[in-house]
Amino acid sequence: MYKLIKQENNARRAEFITNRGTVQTPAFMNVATAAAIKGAVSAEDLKTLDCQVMLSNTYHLHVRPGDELIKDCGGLHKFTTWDGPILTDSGGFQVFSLSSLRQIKEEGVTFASHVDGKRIFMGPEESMQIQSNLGSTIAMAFDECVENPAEHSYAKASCERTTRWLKRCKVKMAELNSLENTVNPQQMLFGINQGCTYADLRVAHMKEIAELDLDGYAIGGLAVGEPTEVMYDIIDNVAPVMPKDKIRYLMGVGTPANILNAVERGVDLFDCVMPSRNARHGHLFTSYGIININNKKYDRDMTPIDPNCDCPVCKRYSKAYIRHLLKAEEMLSQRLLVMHNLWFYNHLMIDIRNALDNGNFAEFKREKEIIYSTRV
RNA sequence: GGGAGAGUUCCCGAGUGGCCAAAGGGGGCAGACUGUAAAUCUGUUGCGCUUCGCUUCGAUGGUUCGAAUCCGUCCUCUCCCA
Repeated sequence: MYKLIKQENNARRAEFITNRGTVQTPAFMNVATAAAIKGAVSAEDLKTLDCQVMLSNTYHLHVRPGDELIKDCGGLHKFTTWDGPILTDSGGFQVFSLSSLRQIKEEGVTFASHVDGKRIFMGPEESMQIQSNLGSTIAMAFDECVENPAEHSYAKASCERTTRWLKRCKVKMAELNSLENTVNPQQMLFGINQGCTYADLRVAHMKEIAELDLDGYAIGGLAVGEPTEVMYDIIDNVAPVMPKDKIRYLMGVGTPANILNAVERGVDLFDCVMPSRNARHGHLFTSYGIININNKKYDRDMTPIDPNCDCPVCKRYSKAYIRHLLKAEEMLSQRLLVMHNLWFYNHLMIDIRNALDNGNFAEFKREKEIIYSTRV
């Protein structure tokens, strides 16, 4: 259930209520694709980092260790020990990211497993079955994330198929939720808007899926190579036709500036691998801009990554030490780096919510957008 | 003391007359990364006035139009014999 608390122009401050607790929005979900945050960050750590929602992946968990195994172990919550909301992505993104390893048909998609090459068939029903076995709080509809650029005719046909798939997802989920031994019988379903960079397709598709009365709506297929302005333009077009009383999720986005701009346009929920992946590569977000801790200039810098940061890493460790750990390929470097960046993202969202609560989001956005994007 | 082999750029290591400032790794430096096939990938790594010039393959002296590459001497290291 979505409860709007306050609105500033199109930006929304709300609560999203799940059977695993209430999510304060705008929120950023922390990505744990294979049921783990890469960089040796535990479910326990996520609490410390003020993470609200963990995100895992249907395709990856189906391949390894297997969704039935996870069901036998009591579901993803028991398995990982994370007791907050979990959103599972449907495998739709892997239709895009594993494009060289798959074939799309009306029934679904055949993948060659990236682990052992084994053929894997996944359609709407399979994706729902897997997500039901995982017992996530929120399941995503099985969609096709179309690559950019794509022909209008292809994008249109793909959109129409994604809608047909969505209807099948809804039917299957209702069936699964009503079964006796379902891990989470109150599993929610979010639909996903597609249409590549074509505003007409985006708007038409969004209107179509809005009628299905789902638990939430996502904008997918963005930040896959198109210019940032194009992404903002699509959100400008789509957000007005999204249900006002449902949570809005912009999938896979993005940079701090992307998030500020999307919140301004009415988006509530985000996820992105950027804070964790970039952290592992030494690219850090701070209150004064972006730094690369690999840089030689930090080799004797005994100050924290960000003196204004209250994260457990900045409270204790220096840039010089963390740089050494990274250069020496010590695992501890990944853990410290990822923890800092996730803290930054989760606290960016807290700051955004505070700004919305105080009615000064526009000012906050204007001030931070540039700083957070600047390399120093 | 006798015999065999080896010394290449920051390191390891390829190169046995011109296409060699010298393959490939590593290390260094820098960049990329947006629903994670990512502890990954890319660029760069002798100097300079950079479509060209200079210095460099243990040292030194030769051979040659031309040498990291062939020859002499020396130095250092490794292995075998005594």
